[in-house]
Amino acid sequence: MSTWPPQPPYHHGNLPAALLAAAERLLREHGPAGLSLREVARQAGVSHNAPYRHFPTREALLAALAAEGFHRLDAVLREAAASAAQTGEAPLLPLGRAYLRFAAAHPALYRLMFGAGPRKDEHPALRAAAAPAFATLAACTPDRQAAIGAWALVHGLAQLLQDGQVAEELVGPELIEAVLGRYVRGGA
Amino acid sequence: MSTWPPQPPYHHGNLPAALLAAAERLLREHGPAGLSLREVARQAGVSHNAPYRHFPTREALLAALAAEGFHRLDAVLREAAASAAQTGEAPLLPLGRAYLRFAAAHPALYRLMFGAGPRKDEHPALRAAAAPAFATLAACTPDRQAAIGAWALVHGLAQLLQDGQVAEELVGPELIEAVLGRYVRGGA
DNA sequence: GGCCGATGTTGACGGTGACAACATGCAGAG
DNA sequence: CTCTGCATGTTGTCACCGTCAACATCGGCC
Repeated sequence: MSTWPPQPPYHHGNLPAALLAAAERLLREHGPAGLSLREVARQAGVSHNAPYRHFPTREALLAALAAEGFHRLDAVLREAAASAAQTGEAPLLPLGRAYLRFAAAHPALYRLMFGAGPRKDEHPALRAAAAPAFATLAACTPDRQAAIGAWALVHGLAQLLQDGQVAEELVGPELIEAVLGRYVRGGA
Repeated sequence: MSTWPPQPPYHHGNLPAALLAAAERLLREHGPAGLSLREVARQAGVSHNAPYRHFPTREALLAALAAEGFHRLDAVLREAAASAAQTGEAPLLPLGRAYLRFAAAHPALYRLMFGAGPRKDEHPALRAAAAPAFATLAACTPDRQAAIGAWALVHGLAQLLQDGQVAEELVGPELIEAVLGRYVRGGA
């Protein structure tokens, strides 16, 4: 994860990145069921089995993709926090908004990061990749407990919205404001 | 879903129920990856195509299993609400406890109900199956918005706990009490 | 008693993840 | 400059899976 796409390899030119890009596109366009290792290889213009030189298994590819998602999420959260710090606004609500915007913008990737696919206990790197995002959120809360609650709240909200479980209700920003605000108010 | 295991069929004796039971056992013991339609049929003692007489596709079987999970969750929530009503306690916290207990007791099934597997928009019966559980929870909140928030909170908490994302922290009941209490406090 | 539809079986096909053996080409040692 | 080693990519193969089609079996209804 440090210099994660290593220096361009010999034959293809950064095949891992190409594989991850193809995988993300397939995930976005055809859902997780349409994401086969062979199709990923096909889209990347290499033969099946080429991916095995970079990812020991299909799950590992998915785990790497999910880890990339966590990095992006962290970047989004950091940006929101910085933007809130400039305007002097309380950062928790903007962070929640940014979190939900990310989940809504990349639903398939979000579902891969949580829930579906690679089990975190079999891919410890994935769990580690999620830590920075949590730390960014925790930096905006008084204590760790409040951070856990805030994360749980926005995460649960994101999932309920994605599942269409509350779709007919007011899914607009008011809902987010009200629910997050209620939580923030309780901590004051 | 009304009389959902229909009258015992001819040859086997309630094959659908046997299939669902086998599927749940496989899901619990070998994870969602080890849940193949053929293995389910094998465990149920029928040939590999027998399930197709009752479920049009593998996803449909999973959706039915998830729906059964929602029914069980609703039963658990109802019981908790009734128990709280007897003692005169405010019902929201007991409900949250019961919800998290359910998620912890059946992690694989819970992950199937949300997140993984059958997409709710392709199996509307699954979304419908989730409604009663939500209604049970909503009956313990002042308005629909508060219900959505409470559900999101416990749901997110359940997922974070399952992912081991906050495992090293205080995962005991205190965390649940504090986080849920904060939310309840904010709504007062 | 005999038909008919629901239920279960056998067989087949394309696709997939994974393994093994083989080919290719850069990179550094001599 | 050449040769050798190793990372990278390929071809071939295997078992398994989901699904479709054709066939067999059994109970209820006329």
